[in-house]
Amino acid sequence: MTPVLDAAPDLVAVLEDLGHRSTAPRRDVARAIQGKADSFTAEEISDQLSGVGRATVYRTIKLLLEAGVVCKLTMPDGTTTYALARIEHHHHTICVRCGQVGEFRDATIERLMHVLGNEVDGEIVGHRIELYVSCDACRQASQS
Amino acid sequence: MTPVLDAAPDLVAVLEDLGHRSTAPRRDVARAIQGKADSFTAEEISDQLSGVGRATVYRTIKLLLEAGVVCKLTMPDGTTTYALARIEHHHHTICVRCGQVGEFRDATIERLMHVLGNEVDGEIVGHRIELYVSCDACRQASQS
DNA sequence: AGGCAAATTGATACCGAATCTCAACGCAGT
DNA sequence: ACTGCGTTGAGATTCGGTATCAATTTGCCT
Repeated sequence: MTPVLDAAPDLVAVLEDLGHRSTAPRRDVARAIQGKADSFTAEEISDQLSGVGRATVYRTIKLLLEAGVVCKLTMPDGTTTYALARIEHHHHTICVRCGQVGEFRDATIERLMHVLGNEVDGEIVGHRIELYVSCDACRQASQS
Repeated sequence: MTPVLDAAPDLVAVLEDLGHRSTAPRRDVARAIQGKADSFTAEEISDQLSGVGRATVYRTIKLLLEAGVVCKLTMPDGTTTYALARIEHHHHTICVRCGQVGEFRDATIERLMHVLGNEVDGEIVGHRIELYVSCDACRQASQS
């Protein structure tokens, strides 16, 4: 549960460090994402940045995904959202009411994978784990 | 790991028991799915049943999902597949090479959820867990 | 500074998966 | 059989995302 990084990295810098050109649309998208506390959709970013084309938004998000600083999440209904990755090798909790995203890094899960590795047919090559929660704020808000 | 049900239920009967009409297209889809040993896509069923409309295939699958006898899976690339549910309260292993689906029911996961419940913000209301594997058959086949 | 190749952009077309529409059809209870 | 309503299926539509491609911008080089 100990965060590896407390603050999100500078997304603009991340892209530059990867050798990508620093363009105005790219910086706009990066900064917009950086301002997101919780999960967001590509469309949301696109709407917010009317001056930037849809394709560029998707392209930039893809770059950030490859850089590992943004994560792709799947909501219970199957829709895709994204979130800033603040810590490494983590999993997410997603509030199904407000979309608030929490991250946790839990060695138990890594151990679990090892245990399961002996029980299943074949070799585990990857996993997808997402926890859907009703966050404290939402639960308090609905107690009226 | 102990299977709760060894054989898949009769899908046609399941639909009837839920009060849905027993129609020829519906029975065709149900039987086609019943014949699937591993994961399958909606399109695959639709192609296989040229006499049945796409919409009906999707509609019938949705009914079977609601009945809990078919599960919706997400492959690593995000594509959706389905699989017969042979045991209850289970998770899947999906071979990323051949699509073979394994089911396992593991109390460890239930326990893990309880443990995590104390660590995360809010109350866990659901989870998504999928294990991607390279199954024994595929690994042997590629050892040449 | 000026120029140039390569990377990037964005309007638009396109894509695959899934859902909606709606007139025609067929199942089931009387 | 009759009839009501659940069901069907062709096609249109939506949705999220990607490909195309000419026009633009960037980084680098001199």
